[in-house]
Amino acid sequence: MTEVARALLGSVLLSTVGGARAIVLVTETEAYGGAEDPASHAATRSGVTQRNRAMFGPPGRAYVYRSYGVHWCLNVVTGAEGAGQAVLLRGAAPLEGLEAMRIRRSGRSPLCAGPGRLAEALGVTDALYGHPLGRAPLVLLPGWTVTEERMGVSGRIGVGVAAELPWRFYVRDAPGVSRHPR
DNA sequence: ACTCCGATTGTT
DNA sequence: ACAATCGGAGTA
Repeated sequence: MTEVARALLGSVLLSTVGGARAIVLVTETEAYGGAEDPASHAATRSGVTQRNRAMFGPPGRAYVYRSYGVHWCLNVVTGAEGAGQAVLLRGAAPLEGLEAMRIRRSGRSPLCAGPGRLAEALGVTDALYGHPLGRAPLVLLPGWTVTEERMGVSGRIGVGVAAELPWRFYVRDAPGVSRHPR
């Protein structure tokens, strides 16, 4: 379950949303389970809903949700169809297209540290809900392998339940990590 | 129909 | 510390 969240560290995300080109290196991820994970949007309450239906779809697609009614956040669906598992992309290091990202972020910094900031920098909105991440305008590519040595692990951030599960992963000493564990 | 509240961020 | 801002989920 957390294998994909680990493997996604070091991967490359290419956005050509709106014609602007931006490339980032994923440095922070967080795993969310299906019905059995109380912190997940796929937690068994009402099963599949309008919001979480992409989580139960085929893997490799985008699950985008509105956070606090204000920000968009981007997940990669990781489980088999019907499993409801996804990995939240929480932070990244800007590689290319810095200017496009600065414009989308209205000059604020950091550019990509934090799920809301990352999505905003890449131009991700609900228009990309369910988008297959194998093709434009949002492509996820294999990048670098992050060794255990360089990988940090902590509990999940911001969740009210099951926060103690060590399902957050990040690259030590890398830019784009939203917040370090105490 | 009405309430509560969150996988966050930016400002006070 | 607190506001912004809105849809999902529970209750009625």
